[in-house]
Amino acid sequence: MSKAERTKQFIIEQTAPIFNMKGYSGTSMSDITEITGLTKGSIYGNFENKDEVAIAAFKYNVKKLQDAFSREIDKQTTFKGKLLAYPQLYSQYATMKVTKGGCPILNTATESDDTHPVLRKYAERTLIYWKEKIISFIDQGIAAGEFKAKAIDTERTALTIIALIEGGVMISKLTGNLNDLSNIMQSVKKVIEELE
Amino acid sequence: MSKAERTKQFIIEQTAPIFNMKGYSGTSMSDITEITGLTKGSIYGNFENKDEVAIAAFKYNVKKLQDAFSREIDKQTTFKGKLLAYPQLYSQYATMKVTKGGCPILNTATESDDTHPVLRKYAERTLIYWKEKIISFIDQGIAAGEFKAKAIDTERTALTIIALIEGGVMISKLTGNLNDLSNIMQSVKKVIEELE
DNA sequence: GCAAATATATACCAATCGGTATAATTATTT
DNA sequence: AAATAATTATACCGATTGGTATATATTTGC
Repeated sequence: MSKAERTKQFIIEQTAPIFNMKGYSGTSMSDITEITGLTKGSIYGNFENKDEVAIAAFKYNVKKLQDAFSREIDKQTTFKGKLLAYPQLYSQYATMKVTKGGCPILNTATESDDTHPVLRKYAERTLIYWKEKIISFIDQGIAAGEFKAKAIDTERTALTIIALIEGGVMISKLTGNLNDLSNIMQSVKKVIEELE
Repeated sequence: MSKAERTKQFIIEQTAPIFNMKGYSGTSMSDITEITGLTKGSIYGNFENKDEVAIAAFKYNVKKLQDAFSREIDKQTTFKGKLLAYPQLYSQYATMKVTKGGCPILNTATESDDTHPVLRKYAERTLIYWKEKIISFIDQGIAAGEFKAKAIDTERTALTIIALIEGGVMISKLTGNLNDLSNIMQSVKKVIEELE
């Protein structure tokens, strides 16, 4: 890894939490130079503009979260277990700390949907990828005989799980009450158990 | 209503959709003068600062949404009917248009939770008020014999309904697919029906 | 309808915004 | 180790940020 590549990575790692907390328009170039200890010359030598830093930061935050979930999902042998990894991990406070500032999809979606089409598209792609993954787990669970085949609307179930998680993150971040999140994760658990 | 009061109201009405779409830090004073056709002197003659305009705009957006729901809720004679008003109204596109830019609680919460304690507090109060209202409907429904008393965690049910709605709004605004929202509202309906 | 009070417009402020040209420095290659 | 290439710092750019002092209109109470 060249010096430039290491610096680029360093900038991404340092700014990712800032973008996730303050948002795209709330994060300034001076925030970026301040947190990294670098100058504008260095930032603009490694990135085209603020947009590129924001996009890289978003991707970094998403990957960090996905990796944390993948590690837990891979441990599970059943598809029900894999699905339950989501509410299980979100019931713990640690997960909220993986990406400082809450869920990057939620944050980026609500900020960019009416203002920043490029970021919006990245958030949308990530959401759809997540949805497809959940659908795939349900389908595989049906094929494996874990879940009852009929009377399952896979798309709706996947959307319901995601909506509960995202809504739950919003609520618990707003109230500062982690109990709210684990309470809602109980409902996610129930949705998954009803697939049987 | 004095001239000043009318102007103040005019500013609020005009800027409310802007704040809801672009957010607090994304909306500039020039956005405000542009949309109202007024000058800075006029804005600052009626409001202390940008914060005050944002807070007034938030309150206006919330009230507009609450009024739309109250109208529907008041029509219903049963408590189940009152609760079902939420998924029913959100299944229609019209509701999304009442407050341009989506749910003001969601937008304000995700932007302000790490950055703007004053706006955060307003969003939190609104959320808690909403939760208490749902809990009250469930409690009254139990007292009226509509819902089965035991095995209902009212707090959890209320949080689940809100999380589904907020998550659903986020998803459908991100994908641009209204089907996603009505799909998730089906799950809200199910949660309410399970109270019986 | 005239004064006093109020509201709006104009012109300005320092600070900060994102971004760039160029100079100085540091890695890398030979 | 020298030459070259790549990276980072400095100094600056015009535009825009939120906000204010003051002058000019416009309401309002009498």
